[in-house]
Amino acid sequence: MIKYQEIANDIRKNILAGQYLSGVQLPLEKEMCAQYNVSRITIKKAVDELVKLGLVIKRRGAGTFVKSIDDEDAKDLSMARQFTGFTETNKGKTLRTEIIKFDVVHPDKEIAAKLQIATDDFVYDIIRVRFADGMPIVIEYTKMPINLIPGIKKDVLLKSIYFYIQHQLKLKIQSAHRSIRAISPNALEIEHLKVRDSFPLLEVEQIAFLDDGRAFEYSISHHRSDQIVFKSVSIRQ
Amino acid sequence: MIKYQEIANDIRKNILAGQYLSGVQLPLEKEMCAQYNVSRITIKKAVDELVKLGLVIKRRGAGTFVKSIDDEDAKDLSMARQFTGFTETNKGKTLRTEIIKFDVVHPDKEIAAKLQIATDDFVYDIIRVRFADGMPIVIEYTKMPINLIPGIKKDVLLKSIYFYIQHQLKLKIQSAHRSIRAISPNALEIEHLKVRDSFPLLEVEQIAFLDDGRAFEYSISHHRSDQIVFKSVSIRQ
DNA sequence: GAGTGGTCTAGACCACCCC
DNA sequence: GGGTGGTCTAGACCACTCG
Repeated sequence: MIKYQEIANDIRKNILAGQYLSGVQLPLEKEMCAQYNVSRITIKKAVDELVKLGLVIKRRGAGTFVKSIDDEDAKDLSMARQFTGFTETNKGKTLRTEIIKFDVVHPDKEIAAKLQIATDDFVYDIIRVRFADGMPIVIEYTKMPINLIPGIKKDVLLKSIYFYIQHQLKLKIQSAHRSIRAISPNALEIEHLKVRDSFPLLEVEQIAFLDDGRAFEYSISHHRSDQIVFKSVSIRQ
Repeated sequence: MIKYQEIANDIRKNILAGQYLSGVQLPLEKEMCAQYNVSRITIKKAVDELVKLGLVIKRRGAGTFVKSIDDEDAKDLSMARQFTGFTETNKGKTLRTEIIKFDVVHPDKEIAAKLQIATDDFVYDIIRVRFADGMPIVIEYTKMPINLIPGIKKDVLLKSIYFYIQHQLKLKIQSAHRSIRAISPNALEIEHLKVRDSFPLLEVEQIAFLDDGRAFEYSISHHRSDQIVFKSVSIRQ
């Protein structure tokens, strides 16, 4: 449908298929214009997608080149889906969710600030443990304003809140701001994640936003460190 | 110099100065065209920078809106420099580096693959502990091909390898691919980072690239978890 | 239906790299 | 000096939101 995405996909496939090897120069923008029969800006936008993905680099005055990366890394990059919840990232596995807590409370000052709501508004206060193939993977502490996300019940929590938000409420999720740290488990986590007190966890603190710019979720997830890797590509401006 | 960056900066400052409050609609693209006397594509590119930063959202058919974020988060986002080494991120502190190991070796198969070199090429094999204000912050295990980065000596390691690469060798760093995990310290780290064996560390595994697409560094950094937070903004496509 | 941002065009000039 | 990608223009049509 959208030309630049189709072209980006096409080039990406060619790279992954080994059409262009590591370090090799891609066709010039002008040549690709002719090849795909589009304007240069469209080609630029397509190739810029691949730069963001980390597959190629561009040098003014020289050309566009495939990065010198490992096949394994290349696949990683290509599948990189920066934005998915537990349900999506563990597709194909048998998932189970245990609800530890499910209340409605007033947010404390800090959380109210992060969600940009008042301390006398109400938020869900949820704690869940998520299992994949019978193994505990992560414990999630979630706070959501009930005004923005009404109607959550236990059956929603047992499946996927994100699915409910997008398909039942028909809301669109736009972005997430994350902070990542390493921490030690507390007593609750030692019990539910079945780890020892010396077992490190990866903490992901997240504020998630709807496409109208409102924050709809503040969550902290503590992941078993043997079950999660966080990947990122950063490009110098 | 570059118009869209200047405009992006100007709008960013206005948002941070409280000119536009959380949730408020920005002027229309058409209006900004008139205001800055540029074409619409230039305005689009400027505002897209702010979308990437996480400060605003755009909705086709509706307009552009400031995200509902905390002042503190806003500042974080605005300073977000995805790409810096130890020296940059700890500016203003008193830095010290201890060299634990500095050899030249053949890379093993896995590292050769990640750097896209042969196992009979040579790489520096470096281990360093970095201190800020007298406190150990991170231990870095670095491998670099000597062909790409020639002439490293102890005085370079004691300061900043990145500074040497950019200012002495006049090479440009383009990007880094990172994987982040939580781990436990090993004996070496317990000693040098002055932590107990139950103290969690944040591992950052990184492959860094020059602007010609060649990988010039494979490194693993183990950070004291009380001294590092990794931040990220992800936008749904 | 009026108005928004998203995509795309055809063309121009510029900064930069490399020969 | 010849050719690269980077920026920018003026204009067009489209998909979408909202009253």
